[in-house]
Amino acid sequence: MNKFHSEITKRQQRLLEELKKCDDELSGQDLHRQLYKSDNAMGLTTVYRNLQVLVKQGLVRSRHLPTGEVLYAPVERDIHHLTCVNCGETTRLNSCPVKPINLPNKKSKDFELLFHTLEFFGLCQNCIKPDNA
Amino acid sequence: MNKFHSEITKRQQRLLEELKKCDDELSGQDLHRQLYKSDNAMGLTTVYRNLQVLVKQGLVRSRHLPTGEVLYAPVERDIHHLTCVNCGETTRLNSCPVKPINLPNKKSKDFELLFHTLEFFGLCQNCIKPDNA
DNA sequence: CTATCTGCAAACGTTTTGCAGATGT
DNA sequence: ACATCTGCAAAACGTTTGCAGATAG
Repeated sequence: MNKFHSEITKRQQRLLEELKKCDDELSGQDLHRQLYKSDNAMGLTTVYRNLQVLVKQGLVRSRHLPTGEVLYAPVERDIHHLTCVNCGETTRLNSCPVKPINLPNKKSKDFELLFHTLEFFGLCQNCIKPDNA
Repeated sequence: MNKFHSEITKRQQRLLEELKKCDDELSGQDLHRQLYKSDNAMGLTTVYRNLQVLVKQGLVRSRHLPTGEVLYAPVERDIHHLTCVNCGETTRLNSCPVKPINLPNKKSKDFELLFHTLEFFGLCQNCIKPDNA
C-alpha cells in the first residue's frame, strides 16, 4: 500500500475538520490557537507535523505568504488572490481565472498533481497613487 | 510623479543585471554571495532592501519556496514549476501552461498587475512509489 | 513490546530593523 | 545642509528538530 492516501489519525482529522469549518485559509499558529480554545488542544509542533502529513496525503493545500508564514486550506478549495507588493493588501478571487490548457495530467506516471497555487502581484489602488509610503 | 516606475540606483541596476545574466532564479543570499566575488560587493541588507524596491517597481518578480526563502527573477521571465510535496524536488516548466481568461486587466484603476506566480504541487515519480521516506 | 506520536525547549535560517556613519545633490 | 543609502550587529519570526516520555496496536 502506498504510504500516501492511507488512513489519517484523529489529530489529523481534527485539523482537517477545522480547516473545512472555516471559510478562510488558516496558518499553523491560527489552528493551534483555535484548537486551544476547544476541547482538542494540541501542541504547536503537532499541528505543524500533522499539517505536513495532510499536504502529502493530498488533503490539504498550502501557500506561502510574502511574510513567510504558510496558510492551509482543504485542497478542493480553489482560492487565489491579488496581492499588493507595496502594502501587502490582499483581495480574494473566488474562482480560478485561468483555463488550464497544458496542465500536467492529474495523474501520470511521472507526477501526481495534488493542487496548484496561483497568485497575482501588483499595486493596489491606494499604492498606485503618488506620494505613498 | 509616481514613486514607482522611477529611475533606479546603481546598486539596483547591478542586481537587475545579475538576475538577467543568470538563467535561474536567485535568492538574496545567492546574489550577495555572487556579487562578493565580483567588483560590486554589497551588504546583505542592501541586497534585500534593493530587491524589494525592484519588485515594487515592477522590474523583478519574487516567489517563496516551501523552505521560506525567496527567489527573484526578472519580471519578464515566466517560469513555473512542479514541486513534490514529499521530497521537494522541483521541475521547471518553460512556458506558462494556463490561458488567462479573466485575468485582472494589466492596468486598471483598481489594480496594476505586475506579475503572477503559478506553482504545481504533487508527488514526483520517486515519491509515488510505496515505501518512500 | 515495538513502532508511532507527542510536547517541550532549543535551534534554525532567512529576512528585517535600529542606528550611526557614508554618500551624494 | 538635507535627504537618501549603506552596513553592521542584533532582533525577529514562523517553523523545525532532538529527545524523552506517552500512546497505541
